[in-house]
Amino acid sequence: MEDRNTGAPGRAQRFTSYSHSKNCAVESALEVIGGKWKGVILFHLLSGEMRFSEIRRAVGAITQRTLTKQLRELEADGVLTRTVYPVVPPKVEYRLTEKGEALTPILTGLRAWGLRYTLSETDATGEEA
Amino acid sequence: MEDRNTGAPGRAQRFTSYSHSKNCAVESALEVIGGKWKGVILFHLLSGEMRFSEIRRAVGAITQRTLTKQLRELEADGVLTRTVYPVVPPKVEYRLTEKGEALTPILTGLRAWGLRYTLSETDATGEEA
DNA sequence: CTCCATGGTATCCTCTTTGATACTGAGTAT
DNA sequence: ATACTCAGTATCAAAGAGGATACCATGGAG
Repeated sequence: MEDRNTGAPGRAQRFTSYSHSKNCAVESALEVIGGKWKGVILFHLLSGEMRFSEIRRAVGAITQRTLTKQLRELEADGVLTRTVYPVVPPKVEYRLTEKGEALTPILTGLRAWGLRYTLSETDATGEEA
Repeated sequence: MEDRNTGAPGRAQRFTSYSHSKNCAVESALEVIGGKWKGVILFHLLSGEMRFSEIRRAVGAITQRTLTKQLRELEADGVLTRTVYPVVPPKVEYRLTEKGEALTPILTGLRAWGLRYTLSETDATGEEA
């Protein structure tokens, strides 16, 4: 649109200093499980160990590259382990660590909340028109 | 480096059928709270309503544009309400809806998990199994 | 009069994430 | 010999999230 050039470029920009609160625990937790497929992957792994192709089938429309990446990140975050069996064809199993299993109430809570509030928009509290 | 050489790649096929819809609840819930700042914003709002600049100061280094965007998305998802008071200077208050308050256990669980497992790296993955 | 605070918009831009597609390698089935 | 399997890699491209910066309207303070 129009580029307003009213002059007066000497406007002093204010610089506000922000205090960094310690509630970043929520943020750092979300960084671990916040990937597009990570929640679903972890949820499936709650039932027990799975191999790569099982996870792939379970999750649905995810590419190999993306699944590999998400799994490696989850591994790097210490929520699951990756075990390679040197056989042919390759076999790689993924299973939750204790850190990952500690997410159980969160994942089931997330699922319950999602079922109740985002998948069935029927009841809730009528907050949606 | 786990180099397990059991030599027996037996297929432990414990999953026979996957139901796509029920797992997506986790995903759709994560879509609501999965933004970079959304978890922190919601967590702060658990304590009660806040105005724009309060949230901004609380979450730290977030730009106005980003905060506005995240808040509008949260509003669109029905987890918070936005109330504009026609005064000068402007006053806008944000507060959780019932849907948003239903996230309380998830957010506190996320925070507890984050505190225990991601902020204090006390060798949570050192399982010996 | 000018400056300031609040709660935004409007552009532009970068960085990350995700996807599509093709390819690999060793043993096994045909 | 060839195809097939699994669990990846390697590139390339598209999309989008988030950030930097500038601008706006209003009324009160000085």
